[in-house]
Amino acid sequence: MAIEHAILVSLAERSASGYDLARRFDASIGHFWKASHQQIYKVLGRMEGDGWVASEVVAQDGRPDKKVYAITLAGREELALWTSRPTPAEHLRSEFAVKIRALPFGDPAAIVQDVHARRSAHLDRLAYYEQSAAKHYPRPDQLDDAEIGGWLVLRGGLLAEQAGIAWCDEILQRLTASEATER
Amino acid sequence: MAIEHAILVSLAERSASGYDLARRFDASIGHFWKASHQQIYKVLGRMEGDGWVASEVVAQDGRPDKKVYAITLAGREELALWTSRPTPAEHLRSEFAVKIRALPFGDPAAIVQDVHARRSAHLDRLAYYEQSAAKHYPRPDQLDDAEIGGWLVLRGGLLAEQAGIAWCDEILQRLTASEATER
DNA sequence: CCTTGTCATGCAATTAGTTGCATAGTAGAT
DNA sequence: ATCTACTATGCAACTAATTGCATGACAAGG
Repeated sequence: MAIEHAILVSLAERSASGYDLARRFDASIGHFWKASHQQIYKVLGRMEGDGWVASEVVAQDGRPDKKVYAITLAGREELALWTSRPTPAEHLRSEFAVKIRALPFGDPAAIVQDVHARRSAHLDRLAYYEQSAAKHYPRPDQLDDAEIGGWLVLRGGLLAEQAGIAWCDEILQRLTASEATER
Repeated sequence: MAIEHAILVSLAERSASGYDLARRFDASIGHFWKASHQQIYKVLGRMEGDGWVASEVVAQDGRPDKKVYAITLAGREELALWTSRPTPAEHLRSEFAVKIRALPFGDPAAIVQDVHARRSAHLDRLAYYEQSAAKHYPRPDQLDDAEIGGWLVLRGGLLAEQAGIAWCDEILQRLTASEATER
């Protein structure tokens, strides 16, 4: 019970087709909640049955028809109700952390490579967030109510990426230090 | 294909029953990979079929028998092989972030409460990590190879919790500031 | 002309994970 | 006496999510 709410938020911000949503879940919202297009289409169907969203087929020229979904009043009510319920504790699921813990039983050189790859992925996302912040929120000290949520989520992403980079640096420092000693 | 590896790491560190593993997945390893006992028992059965682990029934007095699992040679090989494969990009799934983004469509007071709750959960885990670090790694500048993985994962947890607290503080600052203005 | 990429929607099969239930003995508290 | 909590293992039913496949039109590059 959560992808529904991510979709509701996205549709509350702006109506969209399943395809549009899939792209949003590849980018902005997708940095905090991933979903494949198959999953989105399936859940949209269920949500329409529940009356949370309504669809309208829109013909396009030079492109296939699309089904544009909009949030309904019932959908908005559900969304508000959801925000009023406490968020259940979320549990990380970090394969990377498990792999770091597996250091004594594995291939240190390969793991170091992995850390480098992860570090550069963090850097990429950090750059993306910074660009996104500069573009969409040029005046963070003067945000209106509609913008505050998006801004704060971006800030969270930024802080998380910075922490991730710091962790990678610490790992690399440890691992390359011991490597140097071994020689 | 990942809970298997978390179990393999845990068993490589020390043999254990399903029950023991479930408790580990409630604490140490569980901070980075959660698993219920039902799932653990199911996966252990499959892993035994694959020859990655072997079990032995141990009778106890005053307590039910237990099935102690140990990692096999094949299991160690699989574990090493896994560390040599690159880790697929992991995607967060933060219901909390979605809820923050839902701020303009929801109940701000309830969300503020949620942020407070999350902040104190972060503080609790931070305290746990700090205690754990002091207890198990009193000399972080003199770690041997077997300890390095556990230490680095703890460090990652610490950094993540600190970043989480900083985020909560930023959110609360924003939200309580706007609340003050409204009056 | 042919390939690759984008737009657009979806089904089917499988795997992963959650929820609920069942059993059974011991220990400690009320 | 009774209730709660801990140790210990597991099945069954369900829901969520992934993987693989299918279709079809248009646009751009080689």
